[in-house]
Amino acid sequence: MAIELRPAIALDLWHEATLALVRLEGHDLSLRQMAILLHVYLVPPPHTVRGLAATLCVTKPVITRALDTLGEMGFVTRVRDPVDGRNVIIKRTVEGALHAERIGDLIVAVGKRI
Amino acid sequence: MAIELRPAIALDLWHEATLALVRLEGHDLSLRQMAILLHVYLVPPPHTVRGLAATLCVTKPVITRALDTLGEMGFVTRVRDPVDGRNVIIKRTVEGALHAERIGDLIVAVGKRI
DNA sequence: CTAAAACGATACGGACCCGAAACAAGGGCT
DNA sequence: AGCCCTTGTTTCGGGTCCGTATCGTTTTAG
Repeated sequence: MAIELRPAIALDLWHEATLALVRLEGHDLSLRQMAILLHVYLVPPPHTVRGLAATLCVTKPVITRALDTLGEMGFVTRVRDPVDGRNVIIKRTVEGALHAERIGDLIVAVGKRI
Repeated sequence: MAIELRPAIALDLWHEATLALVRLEGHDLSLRQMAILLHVYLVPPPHTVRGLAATLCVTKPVITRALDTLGEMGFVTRVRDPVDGRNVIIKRTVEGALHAERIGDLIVAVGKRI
């Protein structure tokens, strides 16, 4: 299932996709926030603050604040873990799924245009 | 030359690439800065502040500040246009070319691993 | 039952970036 | 020369995000 990309094509793809995202959303999502969003929606749950911090190699407050922002946008929800009250489970939302899908479509469109 | 990407694969690719970039550089390059860097290195010169502002749909000060940052990192240089002293030509550097190439390699590596 | 550890959220000081407006410098035209 | 337009930079007030350290809650170990 590996994708064969020659370096020049890969860079072009990334270039156009980045450009499209910057134009589309201004500054709505930073690189980190996008990484968190996609990780939550593409990797099987459950997702915790600690786990996200580990996979992104950042500190926990970064994740907390990013989740605050993503929560305000309606892209994720936080629920306390019923079996271990210390954990917080990050839940997906319809809005967030739509946004992730939108990003995927954008990349597909860019790929077609190259 | 079009790349055929199914949405799920495209999202996975973008997800892994974003994750790798976040892990690699922490917060060195924002989405806008990366868009500027790639644009300068992938589109034939000359590049001006005004032109970049138009292609990114942002204001000129944004470009000026981003070029300040990219300049401090050694990724671009600014030279006044000899024929029209109002323009500033953005020049490439060896360091910047290496960094762009590094990003390309990273995406290729991610594509192979999926 | 008490002490230590784990997890997430918050306080704080500092750094960065934003957009609008004002500013300097260059060029074109009469 | 004088005026006006273009180009890029800087200033200003405001907002966001960072990392470290600390706090509150919950769980686990002794």
